[in-house]
Amino acid sequence: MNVLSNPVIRAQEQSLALCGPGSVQDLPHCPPGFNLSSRLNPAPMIGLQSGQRSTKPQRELSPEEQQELRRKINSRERKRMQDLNIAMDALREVMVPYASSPSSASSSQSHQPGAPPGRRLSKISTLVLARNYILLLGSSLQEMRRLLGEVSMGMGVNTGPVPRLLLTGGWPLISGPSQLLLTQESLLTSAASSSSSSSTSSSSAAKCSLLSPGPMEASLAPVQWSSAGASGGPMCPCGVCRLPRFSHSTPAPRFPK
DNA sequence: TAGGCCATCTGGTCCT
DNA sequence: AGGACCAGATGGCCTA
Repeated sequence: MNVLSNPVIRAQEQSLALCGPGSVQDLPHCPPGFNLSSRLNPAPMIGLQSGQRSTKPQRELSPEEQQELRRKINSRERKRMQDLNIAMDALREVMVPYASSPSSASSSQSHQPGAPPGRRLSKISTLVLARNYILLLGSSLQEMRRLLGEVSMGMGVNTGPVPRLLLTGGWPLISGPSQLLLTQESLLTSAASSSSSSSTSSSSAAKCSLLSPGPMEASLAPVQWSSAGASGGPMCPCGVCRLPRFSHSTPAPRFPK
């Protein structure tokens, strides 16, 4: 792995260089108000909010010890965030078809060596995409079960119509996240046909249903993907998920409980 | 140049 | 007490 080309490591190196030993006070990430003893003697700092505990007796630390403690804490936090990013990258790999937008391949932080060209998925996009994919898988599983039921019933009775599955051909399964790039009307309509009920109340146009709190309430249905999205089409109007080409369509086939 | 995305620092809170 | 987690702040890089 090319360390220099990795923006994460590069930024880290910069930061480490900046906030190295003895240089804590006068650096971008170490603001002027920075006070390592604030843990002991809380000073009016930006981050302070109500509810803080200031009465807790703590051991006095020398400036060197405070600095060392601060570096240690920072290092832990850095490591934690790096682990989080590793997990995020692993998720991106699964969602990689979305990362291959042809536009703007020049960005140094767009992709890693060996990765497909195009803009890297943002964190929020990766998460929203993954969620959508999971919901689609669930829907496909549901539909498959339903069709299996049809098949077995047809074979058992032997008088019914030919199972629709055999006529239409193929399972409505998702072979991979790349299918999220396609117009998923087929998937969605099949899902809709299996679901009976009550669509949830309409969601505000300004609010992305993908980001709504209900786990199954706003399932895959309100979101339709278009292949045009991968080529840099308009973004989701919700302004939050920032995924290309969301359209919030109507009746949501609900994810069966 | 504005806005988006990101990494990092930091203090607070919760948990073991 | 120490570590994990979280959220706010800040500044850098990149793109439209």
